[in-house]
Amino acid sequence: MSFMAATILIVEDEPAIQELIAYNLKQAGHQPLRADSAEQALHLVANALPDLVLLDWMLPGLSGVEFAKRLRADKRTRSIPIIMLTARSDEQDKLQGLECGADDYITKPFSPRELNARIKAVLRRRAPEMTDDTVLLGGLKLDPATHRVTGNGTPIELGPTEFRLLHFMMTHAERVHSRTQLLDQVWGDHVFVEERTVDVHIRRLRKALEPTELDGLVQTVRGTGYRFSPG
Amino acid sequence: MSFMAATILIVEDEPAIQELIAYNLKQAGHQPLRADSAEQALHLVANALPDLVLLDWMLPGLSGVEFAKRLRADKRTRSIPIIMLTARSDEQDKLQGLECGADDYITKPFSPRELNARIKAVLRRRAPEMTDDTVLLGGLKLDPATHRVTGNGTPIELGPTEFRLLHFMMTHAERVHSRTQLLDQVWGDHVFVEERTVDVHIRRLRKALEPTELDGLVQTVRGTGYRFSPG
DNA sequence: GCAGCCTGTCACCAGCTTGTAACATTTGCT
DNA sequence: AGCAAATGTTACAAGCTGGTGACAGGCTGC
Repeated sequence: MSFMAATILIVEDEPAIQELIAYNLKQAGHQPLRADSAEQALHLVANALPDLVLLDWMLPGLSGVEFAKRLRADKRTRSIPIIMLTARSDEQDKLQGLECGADDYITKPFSPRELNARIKAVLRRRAPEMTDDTVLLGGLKLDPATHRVTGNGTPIELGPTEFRLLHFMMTHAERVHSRTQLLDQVWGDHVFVEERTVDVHIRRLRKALEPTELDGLVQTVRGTGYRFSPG
Repeated sequence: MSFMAATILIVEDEPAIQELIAYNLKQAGHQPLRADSAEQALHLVANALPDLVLLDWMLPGLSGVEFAKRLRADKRTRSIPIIMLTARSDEQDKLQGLECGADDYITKPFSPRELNARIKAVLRRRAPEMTDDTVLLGGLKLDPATHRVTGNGTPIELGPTEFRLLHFMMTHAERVHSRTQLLDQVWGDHVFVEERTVDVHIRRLRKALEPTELDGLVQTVRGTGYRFSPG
């Protein structure tokens, strides 16, 4: 599997631990960002979105939970994965952590290996299509960074929705997605949209791919949903 | 992300936790149903059978144990897998839970990952056809995630019903299923359909398998029903 | 403010699925 | 062999699903 370099924000007031984690992340090929407090972390986040946040539970000033809640409250930061660092396996802590939407927990002390494993798992689970990696599949090339698509070298014009739809389907190829799943993943979770709307966008996507003869990649699975298959 | 979509009933009086679980289930591709109380849950179950029940131990009114017992008492709901959510890892609770037939436990608080893992495990144990695991048997390969079937490598086209029928029979091979059982399991329990209809779909399934010489896997047990047997 | 694109919905159509009934064949038994 | 029950097979009408074009409202950039 391909290597995954991520920008990871560490929010931890204990310098020694912060240093330790940062060192390990660097070793693992990630780019660590450090913050001593939730307040500082908020500043950093305002500047640039990290791919993941390692968040200490016990923080001076604004608490970890409070910080997590703020991240979840803002649309821009809502989808950033959060891993909580809890000092003891305090049941109460975990409960509150869950409620504020953390993706995982690590109980201190933890081994570097455990940390890496969880980071990897969370990143992979969270959103393969969130990365800016160019996707190359079945003659199609989609580049999230430049927002450009080419089929067999020919440029393809796509609307925003079709772009996201294609991106998701390419990063989750070969799998059948129900209309509901596509709405959740491509449109967003709390959107109320007619299911058949998916059909229309599939149609628009296919139409855009037609000139390159690549429209066959988007397949209908009757009674179930749609599938992207380079086969 | 596990993809075989299962309808999962959450019985939990605490709104925050209910919301949290529902969110996670959706993320995992399941369809959450919510109930605040055992009474409400009973209503929902009367309407449509869920594939699995997440049941809080502590409920106002009718308790979780009581609810579980009722499910187990009714023939129609007896086989629904139940996962108990217990607040503390109280041995006494676990014991009682075992007695009323829960399939697994999760002690709050729990991570989303743990929840998903257990759900998958329980589904695999109780209802293998609900998971998205690829089934490989007797030269046939059926992949629920991609919705593809091949016989000795050759692609096979199946209608939705035949697909489900084959999936169920492959995940419950070597056992004879009466027409009634097949109707319940493959068609759904509140459906009124002529028994002989099963015959027709068996026929359609066999016909689809014929080109690969694999139609012999679907066997008739006269006077009883049908069986899938790679033997 | 205006023109032009995006989007979400609808209506309509073609084709596929499905449940049933009718008819054919097989099986088991006497 | 002859009979009755069970299963196989075929045909078909009704219903459902997905494809498609049109359209109105909203948003954006000018």
